[in-house]
Amino acid sequence: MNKKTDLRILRTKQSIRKAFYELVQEKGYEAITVQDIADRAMINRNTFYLHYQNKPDLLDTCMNELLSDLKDAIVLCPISMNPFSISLLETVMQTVLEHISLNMTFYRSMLIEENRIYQFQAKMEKIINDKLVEGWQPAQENSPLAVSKELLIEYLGSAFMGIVIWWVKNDKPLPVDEVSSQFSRIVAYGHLRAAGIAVEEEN
Amino acid sequence: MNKKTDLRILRTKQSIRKAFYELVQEKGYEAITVQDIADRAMINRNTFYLHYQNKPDLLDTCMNELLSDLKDAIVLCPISMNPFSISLLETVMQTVLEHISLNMTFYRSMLIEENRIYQFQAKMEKIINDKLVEGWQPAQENSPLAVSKELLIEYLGSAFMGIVIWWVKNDKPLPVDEVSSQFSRIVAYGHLRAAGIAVEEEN
DNA sequence: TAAATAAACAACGTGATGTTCATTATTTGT
DNA sequence: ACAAATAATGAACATCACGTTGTTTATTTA
Repeated sequence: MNKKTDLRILRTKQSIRKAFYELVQEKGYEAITVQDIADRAMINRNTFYLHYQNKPDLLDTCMNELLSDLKDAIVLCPISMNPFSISLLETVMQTVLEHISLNMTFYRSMLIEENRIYQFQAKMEKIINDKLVEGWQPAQENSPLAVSKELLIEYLGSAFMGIVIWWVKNDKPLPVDEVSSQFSRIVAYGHLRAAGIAVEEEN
Repeated sequence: MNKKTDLRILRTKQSIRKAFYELVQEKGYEAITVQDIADRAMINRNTFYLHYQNKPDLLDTCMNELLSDLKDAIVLCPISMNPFSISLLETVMQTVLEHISLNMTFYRSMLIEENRIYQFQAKMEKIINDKLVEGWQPAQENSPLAVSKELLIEYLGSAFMGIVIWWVKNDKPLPVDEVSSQFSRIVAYGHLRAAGIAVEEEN
């Protein structure tokens, strides 16, 4: 029974987080001062420094907290072994978009506009990339079209995040399954066939 | 002969730019103070405010100056009409990578690490996307795999930038032509064939 | 060479940061 | 229920960078 944290600490921390989330959405991270947070949380400015080193520290804590939810959701996605990642990509995309839907206002303030926090995007992309690496399957080496694994992972991760951000920015212009399916089809079969343009085969 | 700008202005502006570029590479944009710039440029801090509103204003001016070079280079790339953008993508990628090679240290400090300036990336991506839209060709509408144009443009732009940044970050792990060719092949034919994995055809 | 103007110099008010310290209030464990 | 522990408050302080306002000096232009 030794390790029970003081109730005051829990209360204070919680109200700081809540105030911070609200303020980020209202005026954007950069414009926030520690005093703003203290006012909103109805605590003394000093008390803030009792719990967080500074504003970036608080931001980091909050981002990690929320992204760990996303990570947990993604980790559960099954890895399809052959062909690599077509259904994996589709499943992960669905999972991500659904998770975002549940926390839309927050994701918006993190990913969109000039107030956006690019660190968040970077952290998110890392989560995606890790999952892609996990689901990687070596190619036949003697294929004439073989490409570098690193290049391909980077390609997939960036394209993935691009679509996600586009989807958030445009307020869900397409349903989740539609985006997931279109995305995985472009990735798999190439944009020529995906876009309905005839492909002449190479020899 | 009325509109000749004072030599002092030209001198001062030039030394401010030079100092700024150096400092950005040395300690990163955020860590720089106006006083730093003034010291390095050997001018009074006041003089800085005679030419730029503030630090972000200077940053913006510098970014636009350097990206306009890139833009000019890209604009010259021919648009291949059919099939859409395969060779366009390859050509643009080559152009971009070559341009970056010529200004590597600067691009590094803009695109890589924690000191990176994400605004720059966004501006760059916009240039790419504009070119892609310009080279766009409508698909056959009744194709079973048809995807949204907006989604596809976003897809291409993000993937493009992802590869570029990956290439800069890893210090040119592959030659320019190799990257360009691999990238355009993934985009065109899909990552399955590009990675050398067998593709079973859809019905 | 005189008028125009850019740059330097000095000073000021502002606002946010992070820290210190004494005091008050609350919680915990016995 | 109470004493000890500790969290939160409030006030103060030094620091730093910002952006602005004058006045004076130096340079450039015509």
